[in-house]
Amino acid sequence: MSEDDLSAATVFAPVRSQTAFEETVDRLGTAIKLGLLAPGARLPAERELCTRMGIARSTLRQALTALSQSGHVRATRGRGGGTFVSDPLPPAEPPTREVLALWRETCDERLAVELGVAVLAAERAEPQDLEALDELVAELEDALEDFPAFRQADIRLHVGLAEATRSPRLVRAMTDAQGAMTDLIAYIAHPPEVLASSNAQHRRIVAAVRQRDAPRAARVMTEHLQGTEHVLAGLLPGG
Amino acid sequence: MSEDDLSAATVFAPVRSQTAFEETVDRLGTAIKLGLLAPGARLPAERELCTRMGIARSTLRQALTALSQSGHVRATRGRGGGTFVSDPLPPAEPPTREVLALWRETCDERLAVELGVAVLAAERAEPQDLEALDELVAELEDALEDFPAFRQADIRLHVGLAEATRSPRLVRAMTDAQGAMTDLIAYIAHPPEVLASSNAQHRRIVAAVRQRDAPRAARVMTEHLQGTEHVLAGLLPGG
DNA sequence: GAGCGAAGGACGGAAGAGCAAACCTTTTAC
DNA sequence: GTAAAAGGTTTGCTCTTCCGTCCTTCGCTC
Repeated sequence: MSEDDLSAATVFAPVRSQTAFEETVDRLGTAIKLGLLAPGARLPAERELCTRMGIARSTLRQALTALSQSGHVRATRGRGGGTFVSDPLPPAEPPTREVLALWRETCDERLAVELGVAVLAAERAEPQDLEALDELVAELEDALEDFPAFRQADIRLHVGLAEATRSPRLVRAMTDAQGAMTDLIAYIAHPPEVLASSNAQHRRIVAAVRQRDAPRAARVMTEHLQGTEHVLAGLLPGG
Repeated sequence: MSEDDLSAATVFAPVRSQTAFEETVDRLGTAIKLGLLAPGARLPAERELCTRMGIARSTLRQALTALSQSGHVRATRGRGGGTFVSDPLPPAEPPTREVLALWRETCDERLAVELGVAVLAAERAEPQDLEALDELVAELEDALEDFPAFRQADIRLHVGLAEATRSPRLVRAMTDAQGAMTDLIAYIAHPPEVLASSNAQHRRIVAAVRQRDAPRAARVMTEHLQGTEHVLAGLLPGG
């Protein structure tokens, strides 16, 4: 039976134990690449940050050293110094073969997160959340000609929806999903017309959330994501 | 700004580095508790299993020893021996305080997974998937008076939906979510009427999947899950 | 009934990750 | 000019994991 095969394959699949070092690089690196930590922003002091993240300072420093060598942060010493997000950021790297091979699963996972977020945001969003989302839609409208800027605001919109659910795990899931998507779409051309229609969907999603219309939010979100997916399917192997 | 607070809190939140030993106990233990590995079933031989799971045999043995001491598996030596899932299984343990404190986030995560699965299953389910799901619905119908049996088949139905998406990551996400939910609902009384209405929703979900009606599958699934959630909200703190 | 082979069970050393607690160096605010 | 606040460095310990080897059990085959 194919059921047993897939179940067993999943249960007995390799255990990938990510080290604290790797997870830290990932977390901070993704936050920087997504713009959650803006260029020029200062990170908390090492002694504070390692406490917050529940790791030893030496482990944190390994991660910061790696991010420093890849050009994502730079550190200055002395009083008033600190670790700062680089400005400008280094250029993004092309996706690895492994990332490309799993792009469909990445999209599937994102679909789940975004749908759940859309439904729960529609149930729970407060007025101030909606205001923030409105602003982001407007900001996106002004960035149709500038893909990097558009993508930044796009991420903040999607993460903003996740924040409106008040569920930290969904915020984490959303940032992870967006990080994975960024790796995929960084190198794909996006003409202004596509971005305009994408933002029209944003507008409809926010409207549905405002009206507490969860099914509609979910439906529009599905369309929104399948737009991206169709573009990828045309460009990537296994599409 | 609450946005910055939640984003930063998420980015700088504690890094949880689960050891290979812990992850293995979790994986196998969850699979056993969910019935994915049926009582009496034989696990692959240690020398094979540690290869499949990408860990050292000594690490796997630590995990198996733990599961043996908790009564979930028992091992027999000699040719024709092996490690077997206990029959009957030990009684479930009551949820920890930590699990109870996070029950809402657990439900949120499950909602996301189940919604994504419902939508993708509606796009991708093949005839043999639908047959298997039909059988499970029938099986559930016969188990309305026996909650443990009902719950077992319920899990297999939801995991079966995930399998119909052909996305290993979603299968994993589903088993994790179901494992977390099982910890929550094991001790809650479920009268046959509730189970009957729950299974009526199953029927509607499978029907929507068969008709490739993703939005309807998502809508019914949302109702289905919110049933559970309302029950929990009435019984647990912070509801 | 002797022995082969497949299974679990046990031990010991090597390597690496992570932690903790110091101490050093640079810079600037006061 | 000095103290404080930051990054940078060093050292040693603990725990996890890995790898290889050997032991023990016991059913199947000859």
